[in-house]
Amino acid sequence: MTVRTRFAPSPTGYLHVGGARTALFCYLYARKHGGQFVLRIEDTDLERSTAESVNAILEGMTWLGLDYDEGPFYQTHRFDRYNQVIEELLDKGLAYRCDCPKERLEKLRVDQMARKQKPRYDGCCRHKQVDPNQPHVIRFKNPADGVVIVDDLIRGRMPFANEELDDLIIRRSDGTPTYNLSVVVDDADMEITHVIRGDDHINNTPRQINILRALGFEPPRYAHVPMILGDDGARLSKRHGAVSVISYRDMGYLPEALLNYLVRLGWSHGDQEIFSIEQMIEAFDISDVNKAASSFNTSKLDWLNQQYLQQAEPSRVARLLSPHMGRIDIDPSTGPDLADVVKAQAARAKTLVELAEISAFCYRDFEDFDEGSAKKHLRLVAREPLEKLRAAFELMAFEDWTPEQLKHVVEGVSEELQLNLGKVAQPLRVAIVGRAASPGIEETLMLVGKEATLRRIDKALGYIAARGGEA
RNA sequence: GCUCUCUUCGUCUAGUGGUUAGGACGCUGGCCUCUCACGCCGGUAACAGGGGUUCGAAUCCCCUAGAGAGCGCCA
Repeated sequence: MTVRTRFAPSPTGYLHVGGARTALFCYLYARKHGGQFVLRIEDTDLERSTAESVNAILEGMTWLGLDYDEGPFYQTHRFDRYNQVIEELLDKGLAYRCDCPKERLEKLRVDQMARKQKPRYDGCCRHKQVDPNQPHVIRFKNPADGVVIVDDLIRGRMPFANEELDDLIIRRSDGTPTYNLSVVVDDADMEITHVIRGDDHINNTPRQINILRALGFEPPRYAHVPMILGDDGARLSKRHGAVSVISYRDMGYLPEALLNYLVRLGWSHGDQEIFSIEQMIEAFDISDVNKAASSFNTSKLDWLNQQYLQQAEPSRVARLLSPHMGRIDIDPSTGPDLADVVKAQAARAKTLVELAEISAFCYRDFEDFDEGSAKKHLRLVAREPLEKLRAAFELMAFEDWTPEQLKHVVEGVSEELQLNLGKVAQPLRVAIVGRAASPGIEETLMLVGKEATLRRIDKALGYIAARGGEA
């Protein structure tokens, strides 16, 4: 039997990190076992499902590279099949029509709560003959006694008493099927062997197993993965900032970094932290996933992203960085090759957004010197070295503007003036970058270029002059 | 309220009766060094609490507490 997993989001919002991790686990499990991964859109809730959400989910999956072998299948396209199954259940006496008014149900619930009981439908219509032409819902006739064993791949055996379960609605009064019915039919029809989903579905599982059995299907294996919580340990929500996968793309994270972060949330393989997709597929096993919920920790994601930024092919990073440069009004074609900037800067940024920010100086003059840096390095004592550097640079031919020559010039000035390299390189750095942090001085000079270097040194000299005798 | 689930450093985790309770992020001390960053070396910090079982419990059992989920004509 070949393994078949499915990711089945409901299109009522974007793809969030919890869903993405579930999808990743489904993907990895299928790939590991040479099986198939199918995508199914659970849009039976006509009220809340939107095309925008479908697109957002698809976009998120594509960005992460979680490609599916089949689908996306839409449940709204399968209503005939669900109704066929419902009719079958009705015919076999395994389901029945119910016309209990909402008021009655509400009162029942309130009374049960008052009696400290679990609210559940009392089976009132089980033996009533409800007119099929009048408004009604259809309920599944859940077994009254016995236990359902959910043998979960992550949590082990979980027995549920049928007494705790009630006769759930499988078709609404408007004729549409409900979730518990459609999942079951789809999982059976699509021959899903392993249902990997959030643990908020644990309590649904025994009901679904009962429906499956009533229909004569063998239940799939289940694996309920724990939730992802926010940094503060509370359920992940908008107030934790980003939850949408796409927002991580926009904040400048690499998809492989997010995937790596997500796979390690609730799962591990010895002491290994960095996993390529291939390594994940090789090492992953759903039964190794943790039972407890875990908190999302942005600083670890940052670290991973930085690791990937350094490892990744500079030309690819450059391509991904380009739109972020655009967002801060920089056209990378107007300056040094963006891939060269990436090579010089990648280890200095946690995200592409940050990489763009710290690289802006390569493409345009900065507005003001960073106050602290200027105060410390653009002092009167820096005037002479800057003037000598400027003079030397000015004499350099375009083809001499190389790292070797530039290093030679800077070192030459420091030797000539009997100053530590830092006393020369730092003022120069602040002069041409605007602040005291940048790649090695010759690399920085290469990226800035001769013309801008001279212009910015002049600006720094002007700053020093304006400062006068101070310091 | 009822049912179900979960509980090792701040966070992610290793650990399945005998370990100085390991690793990673973060924080922190140092090295490297023209700055920042990277990198390297070191430090900080945990078995929720209480009872058992056992020669011996993070590991097995029970209770308590805390956290989460479900109890919809949502999925």
